[in-house]
Amino acid sequence: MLVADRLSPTSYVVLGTIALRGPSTSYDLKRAVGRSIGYFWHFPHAQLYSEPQRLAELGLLEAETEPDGRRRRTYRLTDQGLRELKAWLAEPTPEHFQMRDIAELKLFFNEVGEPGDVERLAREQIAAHRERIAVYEDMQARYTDLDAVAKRMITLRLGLEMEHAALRFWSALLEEVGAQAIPDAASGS
Amino acid sequence: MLVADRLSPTSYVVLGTIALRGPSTSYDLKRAVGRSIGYFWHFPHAQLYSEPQRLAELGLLEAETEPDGRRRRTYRLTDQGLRELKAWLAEPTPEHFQMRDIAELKLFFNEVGEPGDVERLAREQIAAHRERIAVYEDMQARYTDLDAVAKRMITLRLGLEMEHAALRFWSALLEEVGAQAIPDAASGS
DNA sequence: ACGCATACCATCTGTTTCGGACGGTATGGG
DNA sequence: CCCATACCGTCCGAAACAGATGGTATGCGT
Repeated sequence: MLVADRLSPTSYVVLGTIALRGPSTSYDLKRAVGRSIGYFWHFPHAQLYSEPQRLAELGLLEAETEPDGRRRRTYRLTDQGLRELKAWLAEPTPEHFQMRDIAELKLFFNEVGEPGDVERLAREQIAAHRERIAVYEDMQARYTDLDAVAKRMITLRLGLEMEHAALRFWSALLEEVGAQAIPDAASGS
Repeated sequence: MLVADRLSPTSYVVLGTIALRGPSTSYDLKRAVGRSIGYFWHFPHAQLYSEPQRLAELGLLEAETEPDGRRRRTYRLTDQGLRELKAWLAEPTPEHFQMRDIAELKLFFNEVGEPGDVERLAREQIAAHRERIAVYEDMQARYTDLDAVAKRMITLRLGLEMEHAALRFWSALLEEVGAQAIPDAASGS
């Protein structure tokens, strides 16, 4: 069986993050992921401790353990690890993205609820998306100048597009259900 | 402990679908979900067999088993089930939506790959999103006239907004990496 | 210099979700 | 009436998940 068959998206997050950052401990990964990928691909930190071990067993990472004290393990990419990562980057991506949006679920079932529910939902969503947009714009402002990370910022634009799309939708919906929109605090974005 | 604490999004998908469709078997749910919610909230059919049983134990559904043959169970909403569903619809929605997009992941790690990778990725994504947009528009065309389901079609608009946002992003990216966009085969559909 | 409080860091555990295999049941054509 | 085929429901091993737990460093007061 090919090694690649045993790899999940989680695996590539680990491989990729180490490729970008250099040798890292699980805790390093946890923080790095929390600041970047975590925004668009949720996952629990516990996997950042177990997954590198698996990858080390498969020969894609190389572990070095502190001899004493906390006995942290630092992982670095092996040649094979880099090869697998590059192969993945080069191969087709057949899956469509998946969304998990509780709000969308509630909207779908809105017939069952009370008339005011949708309006409340829309207002909440508008606020939430504005907030997230502000976060992204802030990140963008702070990091796009730094050459080292500029390339990684591209995904932020996708995130922003998505957020704006959602914001547009909920704003339009709010107007339809009969209220005027909240004044746009985040305009000009 | 409140019943609501034991309910997951999956639970509400089941409750909600039964509320909209009336009494249903697991297989009914499976098909109904596959045609609707499945597009924006993935989940495996096995849960549509186990989850209703749990909900029946909690008193939110009522099961009736065919006495012979396939012994299918038909579930119907109890008063309490309807109450829980409505309560959920009325309560705030604190979680932000989650995305899982392999393409976005690959894009984030693009520095590690070859120059051509991003272009290939973009082309694929453009094709995939156009295809999905066509599916949604087709559904919209077929169902918005039917009063019975018109209200449920609202979520389609959100789906379309998202798809268009993604399409815009990948198209812009493709131009930036130096190729002209593919002629728009799906326009006007 | 020592002990203690606090913040870091790593791992473990029980539970849910997941995807797919498997096996039973109906149906209609020969 | 039998068999092929399409339905339908359940089960299972593997992975993902959330959060608790416990060990390790750091620095502060004394």
